[in-house]
Amino acid sequence: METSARIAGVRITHPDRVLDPVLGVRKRDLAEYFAAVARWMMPHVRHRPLTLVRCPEGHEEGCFYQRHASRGFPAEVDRVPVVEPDGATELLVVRRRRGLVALAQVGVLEVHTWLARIDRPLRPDRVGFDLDPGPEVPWSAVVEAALLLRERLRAEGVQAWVKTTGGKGLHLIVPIARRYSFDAARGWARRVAVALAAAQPQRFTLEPRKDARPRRIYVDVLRNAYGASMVAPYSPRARPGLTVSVPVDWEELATGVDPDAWTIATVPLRLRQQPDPWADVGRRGQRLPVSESR
DNA sequence: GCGAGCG
DNA sequence: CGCTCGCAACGCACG
DNA sequence: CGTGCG
Ligand SMILES: [Mn+2]
Ligand SMILES: [Mn+2]
Repeated sequence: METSARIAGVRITHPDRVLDPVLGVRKRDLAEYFAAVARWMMPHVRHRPLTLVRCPEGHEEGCFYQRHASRGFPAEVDRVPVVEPDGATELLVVRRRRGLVALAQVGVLEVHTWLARIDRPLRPDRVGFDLDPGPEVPWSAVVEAALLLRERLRAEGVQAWVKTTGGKGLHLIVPIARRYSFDAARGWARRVAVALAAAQPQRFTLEPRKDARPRRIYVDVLRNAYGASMVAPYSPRARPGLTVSVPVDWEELATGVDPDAWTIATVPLRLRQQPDPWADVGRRGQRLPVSESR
């Protein structure tokens, strides 16, 4: 058993360390996964500040969040100076494939991206809707909820894209022009969520606590804030089997998908066999129907 | 996973 | 020299 | 302000 390996040009120590006992995923498998999906994942990651979930001894042994470089952090991951609302800092950005692969070396199981790009971190270029079902909500109802939200967004005049979360919910994103503050974008998203909950109170709620809404879906718009993030397209999740957040076509979603079947073992083949449903995301930044534009 | 620093 | 230990995020809503 | 939440 070697103590070190080179994968896609990146040094991986202890390549046979097991990060997920369920699938038997080793560090080398994770590194090879990132190398395999880089072509599709990088466009959604490249220009964005990152929030990472690291589990160096596997997700069963505990994980922690990381937003800034620590001593010894891989040089393949870029540090970018940013002027924040209060003071200056340095954020992490993966600009190249090797950076993505290097994340495996430090035990990153989840890659979360901000909803703004690094060059203008105060101006979101996406609005995110996070559908969080209560424990009693069947998958079919989560799909129906996403389709209802999509209709509502259409009525607002915007187009949305959808992906699985790697968990039990769905994420919708709306690419927008970078002319709104996070407060304005979140305010609009909250109004959409409130209208949805008013129209279908048996399905939707703005109550986050699961025990207070076992049969309803929490429409979480709080990801739309400075420094907040959502799990990136094609990121694994730190859970048994290392499921993956997978972009899907609306048609495919309505026809029926099994999100648990998408893991780091199965997603690379899917990507090689069919077009990426998010390939055309954000070609144009959409305008939001808000009075307060900036 | 890394590295400062203690025994 | 080997090992242990400290460390690795943050913004919003609510009361 | 602290606490819960994601
Ligand atoms: Mn969620
Ligand atoms: Mn959520």
